[in-house]
Amino acid sequence: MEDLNFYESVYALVRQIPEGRVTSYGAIARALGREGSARIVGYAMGNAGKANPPVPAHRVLNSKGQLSAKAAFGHPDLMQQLLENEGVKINNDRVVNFKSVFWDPLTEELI
DNA sequence: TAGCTGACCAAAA
DNA sequence: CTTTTGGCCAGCT
Repeated sequence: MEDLNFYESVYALVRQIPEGRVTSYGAIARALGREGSARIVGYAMGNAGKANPPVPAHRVLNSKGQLSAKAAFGHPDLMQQLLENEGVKINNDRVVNFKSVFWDPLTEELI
């Protein structure tokens, strides 16, 4: 499937994130074999709003489990609401028990 | 082609 | 805790 661009690969991987789970840009980059391209993942997320089908970008956080991109969803609290709606608790713009809800595509993408 | 951009990451102060 | 610094790389103009 070399037809897929890096962006498309990112979208495909993000769409595999199950509900109630989150992952990080770096984890996605590593899963795609581009550990150094964590920034590109975030950049791709910028286009995620125009991607089809839409990608659950609210499940993608930075390595600290912080909602760094909450403002990019059109409303500062939308990202947090979406996560809490899936059972992910947010406190002070940070995911509670980040380790527990963290979804590592390298080990769980085979679902 | 070259340069700029960025929803990042990690370490240091 | 916050702020700074350097590195990283695909896509866009």
